[in-house]
Amino acid sequence: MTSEELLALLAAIGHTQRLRIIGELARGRVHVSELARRLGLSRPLLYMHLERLEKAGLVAGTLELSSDGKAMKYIELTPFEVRLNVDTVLAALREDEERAEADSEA
Amino acid sequence: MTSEELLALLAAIGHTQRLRIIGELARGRVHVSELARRLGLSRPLLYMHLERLEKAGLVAGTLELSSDGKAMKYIELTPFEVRLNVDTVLAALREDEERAEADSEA
DNA sequence: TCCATCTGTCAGCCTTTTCTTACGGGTGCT
DNA sequence: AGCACCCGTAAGAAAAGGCTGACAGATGGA
Repeated sequence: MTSEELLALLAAIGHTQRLRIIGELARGRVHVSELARRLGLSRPLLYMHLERLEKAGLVAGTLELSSDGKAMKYIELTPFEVRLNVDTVLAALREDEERAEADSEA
Repeated sequence: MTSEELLALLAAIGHTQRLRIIGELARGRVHVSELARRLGLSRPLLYMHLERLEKAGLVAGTLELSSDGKAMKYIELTPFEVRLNVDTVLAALREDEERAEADSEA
């Protein structure tokens, strides 16, 4: 895990609304509009947060057609597990250097 | 751990410069000016980041007098270990609710 | 046709965070 | 006195992030 990936993860989780989103999604998959209603968020705002969560790999969305023919985007939580300590940070920084070296060789 | 505390921790770690600060401090305690030089940061900027890290409890500073009588502020890393997964998030959200109930009773 | 529901995006505002420049103070050595 | 080093803070610019409101397209049912 590079520091960039680690930062994306930390930034994704590190926000009140996104914490709430994760909390709600832990109860099961929901489609976007319903999720927005439950959390009291505007849909555009929710989209923004979901994009961030998706980029960090914490959440996945699938577009489905409901029985009455309407398009529904269902969001579900991706299991994640990161141990947050000094070693993790050092490992990320080290991996950055290794990538940099690999790039300069190429 | 409340969500507020969790967020403070995530925000504190979740920044490129602060990741580098942690990485450097992992090598041992350093005084502020020296740390700034090593990382190529301006001292005021470093102060800002250290303040954030300190509030989250990741770092501790002690003002000491060096042998030649100059004031030196040494910074050292505080060990930390947080497991970052869905359960941690749920636990934080749950603790928020418990606190809220406790407050409303009082 | 009109209404309710869903999807998605864009422009712009406001707040927070990050960063620089410029100060103030102190010590000891030449 | 002047210089090198240390401490600390304040003001303001710059950038990033969060949020709202308006819009466009699609479906199904009254």
